[in-house]
Amino acid sequence: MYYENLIDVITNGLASLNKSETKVAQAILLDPEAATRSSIASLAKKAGVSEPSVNRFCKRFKTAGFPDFKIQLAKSLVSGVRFVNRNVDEGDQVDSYTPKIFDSTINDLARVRDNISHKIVNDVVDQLIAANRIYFFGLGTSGAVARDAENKFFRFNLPVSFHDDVLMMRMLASTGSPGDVFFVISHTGRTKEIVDIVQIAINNGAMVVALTSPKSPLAILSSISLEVDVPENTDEYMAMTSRIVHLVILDVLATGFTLRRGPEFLTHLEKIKSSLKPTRYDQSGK
Amino acid sequence: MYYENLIDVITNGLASLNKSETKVAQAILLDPEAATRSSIASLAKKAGVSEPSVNRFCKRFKTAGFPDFKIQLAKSLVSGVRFVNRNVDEGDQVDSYTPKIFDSTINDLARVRDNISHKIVNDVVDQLIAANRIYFFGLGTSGAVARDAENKFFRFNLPVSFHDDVLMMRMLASTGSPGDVFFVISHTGRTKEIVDIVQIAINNGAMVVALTSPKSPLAILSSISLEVDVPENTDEYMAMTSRIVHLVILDVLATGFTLRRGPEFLTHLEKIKSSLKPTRYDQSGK
DNA sequence: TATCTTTTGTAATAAAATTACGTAAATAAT
DNA sequence: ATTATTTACGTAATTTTATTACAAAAGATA
Repeated sequence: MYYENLIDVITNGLASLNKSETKVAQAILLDPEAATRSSIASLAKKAGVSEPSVNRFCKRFKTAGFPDFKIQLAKSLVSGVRFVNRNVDEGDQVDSYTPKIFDSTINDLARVRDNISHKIVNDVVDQLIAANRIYFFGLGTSGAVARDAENKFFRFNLPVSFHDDVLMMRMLASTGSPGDVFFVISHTGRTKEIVDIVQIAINNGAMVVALTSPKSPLAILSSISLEVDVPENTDEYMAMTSRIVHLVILDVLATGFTLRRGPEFLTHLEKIKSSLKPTRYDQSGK
Repeated sequence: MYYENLIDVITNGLASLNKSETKVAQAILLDPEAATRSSIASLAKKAGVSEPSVNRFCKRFKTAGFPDFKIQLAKSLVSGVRFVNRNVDEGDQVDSYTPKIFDSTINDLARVRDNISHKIVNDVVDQLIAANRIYFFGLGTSGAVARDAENKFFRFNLPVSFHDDVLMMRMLASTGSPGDVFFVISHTGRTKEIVDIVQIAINNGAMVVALTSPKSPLAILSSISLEVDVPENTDEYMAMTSRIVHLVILDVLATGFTLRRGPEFLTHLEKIKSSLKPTRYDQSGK
C-alpha cells in the first residue's frame, strides 16, 4: 500500500494482538497525541505492562523501536485519520470553526485515500472505458456531484448526461441498451427511489456502478460498488464531507480514464480547454 | 497562528541564528526526512557541530529537546505545503495516481486553511445573515458548486436559488431589490458573462459576494470577495481542485451561519433531516 | 587592554531504550 | 490428564541516546 496510517493499522490489527500488546494498543489509541509525548516507561506504566512489551509492540508494527514508533504515530496524527475534538462547538468563532472544518474534510480524504480499493477503481475505469454512454444519477447533494461528473466526463468525447429527476431515471433505467453505464451516486445508499431504479436497471441487464456507503442496499445491488466509508456526521454543525470525497473519487476515475486513453487523447482535452478562451477576460485585464 | 509548520518556522528564523545553529538548520533543511530518523550524534556530525549545539538549537525552536523536535519535524512533513513531485505521470497505475490526486487535493485544502482571511469569512457570514434572499450563480463546474450551495442553504429557512443560466442571471441582477445577496462562484473570475452580470448588479446597488481567484476582474468588482488561491493546474491530468476548495468554504460559511443563528436553530435543522427519513430504507435492511 | 557577554565544545550525568535471559502461561500432543 | 512445546511476558543488565554542568574560546564593550 502506498501510504499507511499507523492508527488505522493498529486498529485493524487489534484482533491479532496478544494480551499485553492489546493493552498497549488501547493505551495508545485512547490518546495518541499523548503517546507521542511520553517515554517508553510512562506508556508502559499507563498500559500496565513492562517496557519491553511496549518495545515489542512497536516492532510488531514494523517500526525500528519506540522512538521511531512515536514519529510514525505523530505523522499519522497530522492529516491522519482520527484526531479527537475537531468538532465545532457552540462558542466557536471564525478562527476556530474555519480550520476545524478544513481539518475534518482533510481527515476524511486521508482516510479514504488510505482505504480505497485500487482494484475496484481499476474495474470501474474499465467499465467507463468500455461504455458507449454514461448516465450519472444523484438526488439532492449527490445531484450536484452527478452534475459535476457530467461536466467532467463530457470532455471525454462520449455521450454523458446527469439526472436528478427520478422519473427520467426510471425511464432511462428501463430502456437501457448494452453499452450503457449507470453511474449512481448516493451518500447513504438507502434512498428508496434510487434503489428501486437501480433494481430496474439491473433486471434489464444494465451495468450499474455505485458510489455509495459500504454494505448499503445500493452497494449490494449494483454491479460494481465503490464504497466510501465516511462517518455519518452526528454533529449538526458539521458539514457533509462525503460529497467532497465523492468528487475526488470522480477526479480519480477521470484521471484513470485519461491515462488509459493514452497521450494522443490529451490534444482533445486541450482543444476543449481552448474553446473556452474567448469567453474570458485575459490576464492583462480586458 | 493556528497551525505552524516547523520547517517554515526554521526557514524564517534562519537569519537570527548564530554560526553553529545555522549549520544545524542547514543540515536539517537539506533533508528533513533524514533528520527525523537520525540521532542527535549523527545529526551533530553531519552539521559539523557538537551534540549540545543541536540540543540548544531544538530548544530555541520551543521544543522540549531533540526527540520532541524530531516529532514536530515529522509532523510538519506530512500534508504540509511543500511536497514535491505529486503530479500524475503518463505511466502511473491506479495505485500511484489515486493517492496522488487525493494528496494534491489535501494539499490545496491545507494551503487555503492556513491562508484564508477569517475577517472576510466573518464579513460574508454577516451579509448572509442579513440577507432576505440569496442567489447562487455559477457556470460549468462552478454551476455544480452553486447547486450544492443552494441545497445547503435552503435548509436555513431562507429563500435561496441557484442559477447556471446567464439570461436568468442577467434578469435577476437587473431587478435585484435591497436585501438580495448575489453569491457568485467562479474559478477564474474572468468569465465575461459573469463579470458583465455582476457589473449590472453592482450598478443596481446590490450586494455581490464573490468566491473566486485573487485579483481577478470578478474579485475586484464585487462588494466582498473571498479569494482562493489554488494554483492553476498546468498538468492536463490533474483535476481542478478549486471547486473542492469552494465547497469546503461554503461549508464554513454555512457553519458560521448556523452558529450565528444560535442553538434553537438546530431544532429546525433536525426537522429537515428527519423529513427525509421515510424516503430511505433503514439500517435493518428494509 | 581589561571586562563582560555570548557562543561553543568537553566531559560527566542522567534518562531512555534495547537486549538477553529466565520464568510463567497457554496451547498442543500424547 | 499430564507432559512437551511454544508463546508471552517481565526483570535486570547493557547500551544507546540525550541532557546538563562547566569551562574555554570568541567576540563585544568600555
